[in-house]
Amino acid sequence: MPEDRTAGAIGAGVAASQAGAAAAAVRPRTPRERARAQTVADIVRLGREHLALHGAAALSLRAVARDLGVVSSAVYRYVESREELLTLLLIDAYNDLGDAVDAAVGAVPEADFGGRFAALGGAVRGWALREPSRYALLFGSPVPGYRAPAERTTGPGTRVITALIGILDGAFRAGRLAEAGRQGPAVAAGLAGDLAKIRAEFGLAVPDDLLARGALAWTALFGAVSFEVFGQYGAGTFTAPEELFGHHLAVLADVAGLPAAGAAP
Amino acid sequence: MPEDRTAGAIGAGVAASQAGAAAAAVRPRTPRERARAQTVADIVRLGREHLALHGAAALSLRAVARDLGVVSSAVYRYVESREELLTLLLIDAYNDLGDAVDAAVGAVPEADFGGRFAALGGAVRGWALREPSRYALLFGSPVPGYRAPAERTTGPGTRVITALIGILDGAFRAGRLAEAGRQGPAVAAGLAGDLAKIRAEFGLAVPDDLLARGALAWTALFGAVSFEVFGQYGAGTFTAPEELFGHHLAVLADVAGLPAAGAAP
DNA sequence: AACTATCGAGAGCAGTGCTCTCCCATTCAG
DNA sequence: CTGAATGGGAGAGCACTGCTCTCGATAGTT
Repeated sequence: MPEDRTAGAIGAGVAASQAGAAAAAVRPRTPRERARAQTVADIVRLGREHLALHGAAALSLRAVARDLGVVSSAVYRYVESREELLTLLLIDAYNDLGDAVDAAVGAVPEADFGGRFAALGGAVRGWALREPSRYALLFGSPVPGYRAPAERTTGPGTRVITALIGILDGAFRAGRLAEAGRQGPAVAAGLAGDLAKIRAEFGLAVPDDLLARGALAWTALFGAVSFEVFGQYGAGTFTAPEELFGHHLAVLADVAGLPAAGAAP
Repeated sequence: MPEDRTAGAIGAGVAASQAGAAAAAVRPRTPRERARAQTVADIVRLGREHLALHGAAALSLRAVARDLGVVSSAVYRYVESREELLTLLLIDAYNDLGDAVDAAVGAVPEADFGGRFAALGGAVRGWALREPSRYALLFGSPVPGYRAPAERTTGPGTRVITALIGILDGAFRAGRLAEAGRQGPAVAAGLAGDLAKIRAEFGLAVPDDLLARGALAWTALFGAVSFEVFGQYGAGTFTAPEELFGHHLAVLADVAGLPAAGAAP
């Protein structure tokens, strides 16, 4: 099954561009495999350009083939279908976003939890504004009849929420997450069960209410970014969108129980 | 220009389906115009069905024509292009959502501001889950190269935020919006200007910080709904999504400064 | 050096949006 | 009531899409 090999090569390439080191073991050896990997990489690169320029729904395998200087049927040797190319681009974009977020968060001192949260939010917004089409692929309406294969996308797809959870849990363990006195709305039984499962899976210490608030900060962050990128704010309504976003981020940090950015321990 | 006539007829039809009464004056008189309006209505109805079934990007004029029992070129007599049909369906969906929200909000006593906010949020979520494809058309990634004509969509497109603003301003005027003591993050100059313009346009009394928090509640609400509808929560992560959403709504109401639902004046 | 797996080209199918022309029927004016 | 004008359906056609299949040539393997 050549598709499996393809997927493996791509997966390895992407993982390598990330932080993985063990992935290098699956590096292609024979010249054929090297050439093949190169061609697939070219296809993904051209696909990314088309995606950025014309949007996901307008992505055409034939157009990519033309840019590659090859007839359309030839690219089917490397990519199973248009869907598969979309999946590749999805993973690519998730990792790009994840890299941007990790870099921004990593540049802030580990103990500055508010600062790290602000950096995360700013990185997401910045990346989204820089790459609106790719952002739309990740967080917009699902592409017609296309369902991302979970087994290949969940990994890179959870990097942002993983980073956010890390910040929240770190703050909680450092005793810097919210004052003990503040009490939010009750957490219903079913939700409590879901949260307990998440806590177990990630090895967290954060209690229910704060974890739910963290989830809110997560969805609200992407809600704000989506509204701005997708133009849901009317044209000209907000001339200073970065200030609005900054205000939102500050309020969300407070909602999540995080200290203000740069706050001393 | 037959297109103008078409647009006019559609506009009137949509307005009539809303709450408008004066629109009846433009009711088609001659049999030809009646038949034409009927055909356009059929096209929109079939389009809505296709949209709901297969999603926006898969919407095909030719398929609609087949369902209508007519050859494809015939529907171009009634609809200028695929884009125009999408615009029609966009307006249709906006009004459907607006009707659902208005009905839900209207069913709660006017003085129960928290209850009205919860009703609004629940209505948005309920509609979105009932009509995921139409919700995606409104709040998902913009369709390929398609830009909604502002002059025809801003009206119905602002019904939800208008309702939300009404709740917030009503609560503020009734002296029930947040305690005086609570202070949020500073509102920067550019943002303050934008908010002042909004306040003037809608005749509001709500001060800057609370208005910005209202905007956050707005984007966060749609962020939460979008995550749920678009499947951004991993499959099986939240078995009780309505409880998560309820928690989010309660926190958001508090963030916006609204009293709890059912709270006595 | 012989073999075979791989890959590019080309034709082809079914579908799409959209245009143009032709022609019939309904409607309206005289 | 007759003749013209208008509206609208049918069909062909263009350029594009995703995808499949077959046929050689070539380059890597043995």
